[in-house]
Amino acid sequence: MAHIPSMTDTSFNAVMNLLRARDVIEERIAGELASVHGLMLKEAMLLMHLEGAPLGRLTRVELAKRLHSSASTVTRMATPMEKLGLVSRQSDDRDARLAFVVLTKAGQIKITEARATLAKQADDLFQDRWQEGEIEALSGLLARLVAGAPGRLA
Amino acid sequence: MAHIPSMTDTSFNAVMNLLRARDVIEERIAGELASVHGLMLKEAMLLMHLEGAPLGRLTRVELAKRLHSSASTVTRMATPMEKLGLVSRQSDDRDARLAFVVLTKAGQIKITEARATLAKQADDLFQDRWQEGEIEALSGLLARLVAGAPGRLA
DNA sequence: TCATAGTGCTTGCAATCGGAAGTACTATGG
DNA sequence: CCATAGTACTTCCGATTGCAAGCACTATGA
Repeated sequence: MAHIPSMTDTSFNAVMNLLRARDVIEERIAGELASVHGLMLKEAMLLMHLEGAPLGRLTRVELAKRLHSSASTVTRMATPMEKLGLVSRQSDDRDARLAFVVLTKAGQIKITEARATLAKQADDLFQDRWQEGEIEALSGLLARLVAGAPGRLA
Repeated sequence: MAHIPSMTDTSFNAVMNLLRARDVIEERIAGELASVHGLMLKEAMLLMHLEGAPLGRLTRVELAKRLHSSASTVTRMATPMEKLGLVSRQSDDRDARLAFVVLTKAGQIKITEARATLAKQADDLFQDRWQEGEIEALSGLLARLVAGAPGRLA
């Protein structure tokens, strides 16, 4: 029933483990982020991208690229976040097509709090029998794997 | 605008890199899998789980656990795959509640082909400046991170 | 035995997503 | 100047998802 092993198994297994790891970690993180801060994971990601951007703002298409989602999704994400006061809308004088999503003070506070929760969750993940160097190695290998692709934070 | 660094940054960055890596890799893989084999990534995962299961079959709830999705999703995934002949439905004599999803011969062929494509894609991902040992290290660290969680393949 | 609790599956419902189409605006090149 | 092409955003539509509810069946224990 099992397939025949081959040279490509190492890469294949690495990819499978990566897919699974994301599922497991996202399950673990998303619940607490929602209950504690009322944020979906990707909403937190949106805020973090704004946080690191010049003037704390990005266009919707740029956010879509970084979040690996469509422009329509970003539009629909931003609307309720505006109503909550986490972001605001700002148009550009030079180009009337642009509608920046801008991080507000309330959004800054919210993402700072949410990041603390995320950092704590991340620490918990590596709490048992992980050494600092191992975590750095994992992080570095992952970063290298997706080097050049859009969406990097920090 | 950037947050204050702390001891937890290593874990945090590793988690962020993991989330991003999954996005990038899934984008890259899903398209080819769909165009070449007409399969969504999670459909391929479903078939692979069946492939490794005793008698080539699993109940819907067990599949849901392994795929990190809900039972209703598995039900709705299985229906069109039955019509394509990739899986069939089989009830249990001992327990009339159980409705196994069974891998058919056509499903076996399909997943064998799809796995070859996946393996090739995985190889491409690591093609440039990756050594076998580094890929194994990444795979091992990821496996260790999610040890004990459901959904492991092979 | 038989009421109660638990499990497996399906369906209804609301929420979410991506792509296509539409609108508005900007850039390009004669 | 102006036609054409390209970009940014929004909205509509179909598809997908999880949760809650419902149904059918099994296990428990008095």
